Amino acid sequence: MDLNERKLRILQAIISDFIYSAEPVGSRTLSKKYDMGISPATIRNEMSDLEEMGFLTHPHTSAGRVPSDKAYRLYVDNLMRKYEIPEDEKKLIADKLTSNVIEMEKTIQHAASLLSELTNLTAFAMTPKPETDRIRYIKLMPVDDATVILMIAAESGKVSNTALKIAVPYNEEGLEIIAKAMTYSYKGKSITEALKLDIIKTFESDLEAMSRLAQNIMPNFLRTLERMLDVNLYMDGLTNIFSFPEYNDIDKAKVFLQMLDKKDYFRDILINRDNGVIITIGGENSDEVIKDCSLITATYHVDGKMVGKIGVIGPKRMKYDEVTSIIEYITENLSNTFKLPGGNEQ
Amino acid sequence: MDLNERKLRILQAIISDFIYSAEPVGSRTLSKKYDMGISPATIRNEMSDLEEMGFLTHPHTSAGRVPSDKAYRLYVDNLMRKYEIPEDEKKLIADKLTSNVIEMEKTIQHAASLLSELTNLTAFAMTPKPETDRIRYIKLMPVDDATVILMIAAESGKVSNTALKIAVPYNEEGLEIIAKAMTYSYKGKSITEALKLDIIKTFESDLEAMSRLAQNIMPNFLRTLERMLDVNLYMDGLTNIFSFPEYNDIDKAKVFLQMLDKKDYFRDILINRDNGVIITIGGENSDEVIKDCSLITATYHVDGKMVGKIGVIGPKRMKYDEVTSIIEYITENLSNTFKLPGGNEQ
DNA sequence: CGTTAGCACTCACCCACAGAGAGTGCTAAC
DNA sequence: GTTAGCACTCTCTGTGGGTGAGTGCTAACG
Repeated sequence: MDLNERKLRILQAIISDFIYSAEPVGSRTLSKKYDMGISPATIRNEMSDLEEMGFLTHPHTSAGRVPSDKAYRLYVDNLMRKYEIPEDEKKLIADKLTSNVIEMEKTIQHAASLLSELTNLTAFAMTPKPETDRIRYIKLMPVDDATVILMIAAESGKVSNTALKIAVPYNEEGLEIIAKAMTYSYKGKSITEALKLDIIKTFESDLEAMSRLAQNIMPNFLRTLERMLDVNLYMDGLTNIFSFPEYNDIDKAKVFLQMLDKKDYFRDILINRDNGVIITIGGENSDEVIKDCSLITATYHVDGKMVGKIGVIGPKRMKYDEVTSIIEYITENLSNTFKLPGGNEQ
Repeated sequence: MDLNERKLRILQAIISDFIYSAEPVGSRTLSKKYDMGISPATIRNEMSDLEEMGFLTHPHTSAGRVPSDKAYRLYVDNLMRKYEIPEDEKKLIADKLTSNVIEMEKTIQHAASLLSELTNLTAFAMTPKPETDRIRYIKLMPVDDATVILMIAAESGKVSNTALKIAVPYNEEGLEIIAKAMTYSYKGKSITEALKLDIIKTFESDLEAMSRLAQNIMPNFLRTLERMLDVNLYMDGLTNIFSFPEYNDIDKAKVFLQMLDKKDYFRDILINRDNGVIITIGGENSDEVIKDCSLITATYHVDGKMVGKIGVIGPKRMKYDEVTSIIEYITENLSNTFKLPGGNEQ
């Protein structure tokens, strides 16, 4: 049995119909609504074949057909047509993502919010894994008698700072010397390298006079540095899930929301995905809890290197064509925005 | 008709029972379970009185009684006994909130997470309104040919920074001069004052040679400054609502979650609440959407001045005694943690 | 006169059942 | 190969009786 032209047309019609209606689709509906020039009975025969081939399933004997994961996969890989994003949406995206060129975190949050708004799904965005980022310099600035701000700047422009409480007396010159020494030691090192370096010892002896002050600073330095490795995860449109009838079941909604509520868990799922636009449908997801969902992620670039992710999660029955187009468009815009030499902020 | 001893005892029993069971409580159950030495019939008479006085309601003719908002209010104000927090929970709170003395944002997030975990409700925490905070200094630090980091430090230790793209050539000295000039102009001003000041003009003429550079920096400065006024809102335990049977109704759960999803809306509700421990029950809330919920908020202090909020939201039927004790204990710990002269972080 | 037992009444909830509607699978005719 | 027809299946909806928890009233009790 092969997947001939007619079978494909029928399958496509079933998928499209189901994506919009969420109802199992029957042969009569199909023949009437899609005007394919063949009778319901013929369609039934073809459907039966398609079911045997694993593209359709049957919730129960006398219900219509529902596409299987395999069918969605075929649809996404071959049947789906390119969706043209309306000009006004394109404009909206471009506007929102370029207005504030360099505020990376804010821009990424905006991207997630936009994505959720345009697709009516739950969207998320993750800041880049900053593994390749390098330290540019370290500053120590006094606030008052007991408080000093430690600031670490990376080449990408990312900055991390902490206010420290210092238990010993100090003056501005002392801080400056330490900061310079630290910058000298760490400059150009990647963050992960820097975390491994054990230069505290040598450092302390080099600056005998300051050693007590330095002792106060170093542990905090490492912690602040560690925080630069943090990957932030933003979510938007969590409650969009309620607009899908398949989530009218309270238990399903609960499981879905609880899964997203455990941010660490979800972050891990995202981190482990490949780069580029990746669509995983239902059971293709390795994680049991999202086997009823489809997950679409795409990667954007910062300065051509560091890679962050953005995407949506929702029911398997989603408008794959529309959603992938929008995600692609948004990641393009993000990558452009974050291209360092570009961006002509006034 | 007055609220005699016996009526109070019955009311208290009804409230306690309903808080635990979520079921309307009837006269027979009450007389059996609480062993009050009077018959169901007598209890019925008293209940009828209590209903007339507005403390109880009737979902339908033949159901048990349910406490009204007025009853909860009476309970909270007079009947409720002090709840003793178990030592292990106290220890947990103290540990989690003092480990990392100065990272305010992180500590506040931890507080919300703890609160949600201990109460099994949806918890939130808001960073302080920084209105009274004052600018300490402004720094400009070069990253590369086109990027400069603008950093504004406030007296509280709060820091805001942005990476700027600069369209004109510059050198480190130029940046330093501008930063010094800016610091001179803004130092000691509150953030809101600073935002109102229109010193760009004078500033530009003062530094004729640098004016183009300054022009690049000032708009960003104002934006970065504005961001210092941002109040961050953290939430935790969003899906705890599902553990309450009254939210098994999908529509109720939906309304609840959608309300919290609109963070700006919820933040406004919180900002407008008074300081101290405030309990608002059901209809006492001015906002229609939360008239089925109770909201408990408390304020913590930073450096004795700036005031942030933390609290929980959940069904009217909540363990007010337990929850208020825990919130109070957490705010005490937070305030201690944020007391500037204290905290002996190594 | 407050308290209690008894009793009729009221609902919500559960369950079983019938009928409608949508859809299938099979068969036989075109 | 395609189609019409038909019996069959299964979900969904609405209905009606039974059950149980609870009330409100009345009359009796101490």
